[in-house]
Amino acid sequence: MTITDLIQSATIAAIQELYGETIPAEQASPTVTRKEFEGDFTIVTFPFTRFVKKAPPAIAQELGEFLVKNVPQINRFNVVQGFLNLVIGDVFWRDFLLEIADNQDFGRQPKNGRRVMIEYCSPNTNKPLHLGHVRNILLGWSCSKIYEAAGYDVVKVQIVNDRGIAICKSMLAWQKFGEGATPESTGTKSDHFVGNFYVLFEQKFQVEYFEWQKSQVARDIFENRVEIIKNEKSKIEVEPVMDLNDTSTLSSIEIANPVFDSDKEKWGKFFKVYKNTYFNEHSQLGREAREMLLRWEAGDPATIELWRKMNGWVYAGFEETYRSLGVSFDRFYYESQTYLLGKDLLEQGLANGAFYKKDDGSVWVDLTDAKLDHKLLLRSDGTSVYITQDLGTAQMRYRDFGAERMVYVVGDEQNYHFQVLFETLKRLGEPYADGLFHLSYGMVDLPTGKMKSREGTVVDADDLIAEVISEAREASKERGEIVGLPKAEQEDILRKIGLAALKFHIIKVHPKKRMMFDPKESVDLQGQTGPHIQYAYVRIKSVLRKAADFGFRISDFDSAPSEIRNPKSEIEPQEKELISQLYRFPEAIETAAAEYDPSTVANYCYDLAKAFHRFFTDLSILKAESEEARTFRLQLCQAVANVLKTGMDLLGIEMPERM
RNA sequence: GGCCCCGUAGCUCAGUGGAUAGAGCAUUUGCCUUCUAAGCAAAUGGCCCCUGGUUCGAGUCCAGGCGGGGUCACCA
Repeated sequence: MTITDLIQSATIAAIQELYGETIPAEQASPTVTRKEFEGDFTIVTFPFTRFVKKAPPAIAQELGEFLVKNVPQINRFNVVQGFLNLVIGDVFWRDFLLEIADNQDFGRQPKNGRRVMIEYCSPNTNKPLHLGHVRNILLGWSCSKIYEAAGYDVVKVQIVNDRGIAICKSMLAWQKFGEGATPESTGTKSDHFVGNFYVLFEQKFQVEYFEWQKSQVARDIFENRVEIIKNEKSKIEVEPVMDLNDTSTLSSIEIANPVFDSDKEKWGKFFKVYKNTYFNEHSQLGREAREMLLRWEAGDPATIELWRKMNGWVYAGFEETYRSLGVSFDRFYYESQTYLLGKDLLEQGLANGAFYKKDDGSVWVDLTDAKLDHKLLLRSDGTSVYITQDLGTAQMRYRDFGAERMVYVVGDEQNYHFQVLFETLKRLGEPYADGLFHLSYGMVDLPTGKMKSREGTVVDADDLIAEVISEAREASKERGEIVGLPKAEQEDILRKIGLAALKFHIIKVHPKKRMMFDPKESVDLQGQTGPHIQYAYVRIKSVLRKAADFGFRISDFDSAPSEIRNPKSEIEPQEKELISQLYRFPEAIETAAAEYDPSTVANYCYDLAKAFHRFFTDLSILKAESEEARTFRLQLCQAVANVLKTGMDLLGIEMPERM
């Protein structure tokens, strides 16, 4: 039983005995006392006035006396207004420290036999990973680690979007313009190689599109539809207009001539919006790409072979990026194998009345009573839509792993989709339906605005990783702390520091919030950053190495002399702050798991590191005033190091021994 | 327009309904003869978007506005 539980139950008992009232546990739960007051934990007595006809301070006084008498760990108390501040005896804190100092696993719960599946990353296979994926990956990985620490058996999966029109664009571009080039022959990282052909396709398509805009057909369409577009209260009215006079944005592409000068603006707007329709209805390249998709669906051997080859390149590239980020997966699901799933579930839904069929044969679910809408589950031609395969995939995964919880780490633009998906699975009566959770996270913005792959403003994941490491290298040069180490070790340290900066910068923000990613700030090594926390750890390691050199005892505290258990001196405020911070670690993990929120752990680690730096600056460890104090502080160091290492590990951040 | 999310210092972000709302960055100023100064301390900086409501108590909960974003396909 923890001290907070102890205080809580004692408070409930006290209120019962003193006033004959049973209060809810919540009202008896102690909070951490604010720094400006003396005490470790605080009970708020205002709510008790409801049944006690006394002023809050008087109640606090009586409750305090009762608790001191009945809970030996509580030494004394003070009352400020209605706040009862309890002071826990140093012996308790020293015992607590003894308990955890040597425990590498402090904070981790024993296995609870429950299983959770976490899906994250889930990229398309037509281009390399970018900053958005990085946020996703860090959240997914960190949640996995947090759930493991909370005692769960975790299965990490992703669904690879390996089919569809996008990859066909890359395939087609390679086939038409690639001239047999390979990642090896061009010396390009293989996922980037494929991505380059995707970009090439878009460029060629753009050229084709502008050429076409000169045609009479285009002119007719423009004149017939431009008014309609204008009258619709559509997004295009507010979108920035393509500047037809600015040739630089179109590179070498010749600009199609609008009919009249005054129509330039309308012309630009219209054909920006019309692009998709053009691709589907008029484009030669579009037709070829769609034909390729049809051949793929028909299982044409040559197409399949090309598809395998290009996806193979992409996977090799992804794997490299995952390795740099230090993440992994237990199982990959591929859309090419799941996109036809889910139809049997529709039968089930139709049979139990959860779904209905329209006259044209399409299948729907009515979710209006769940404040959602009618949702199509199967097209009238009998083919699947996106959600159909998600239904099937969920079922497949449950059969594969039997996880009682399934977490989907996916951007918040898909909030509605997941509401519909989960609600639909509930109506099907699937046994896992109540354990589904969409870990929805906000988009990542750049100082220059939103990331748009079409406008080439995305931040590439590999570039970013290289950048933060090189920044760490520059900073390290100036410090000169690690120059004496072997080259490989130096590189390992720089990698850890750079990645810590990047990862912490992203993971410290609450997932739900849209975040601003300033590349300059992401490589900061000072302040509220990953390296700041690593530095606390490194300082500890350095002290512990020196302590070992001197032969100071650190860890065999069980046989500690009695003066340590019955110390002459009191715990210093800086020490107390650290211990009480350590005490909160399991709670931080618990909260993070319950809320699916790694930022809780990130902020905890920062607070702990901050408290350590203050302690380190204010108090001498190796030259402490007594052996007792020295040993106590070494214990404290050991415990802080363990917790920092564990905590950062939960964020996917490694700790260097020196920096 | 319907629904969902966000709004806290100049900027980036914390803040289980509790006491005088906190960090970092930026600006200014101190602290390396001492265990790694990627550190510490201090100063400056706030109608917690607005208006009501619930409560002994609201940045936090509720309602209504305002601002920003997302989403409302027989797309994925």
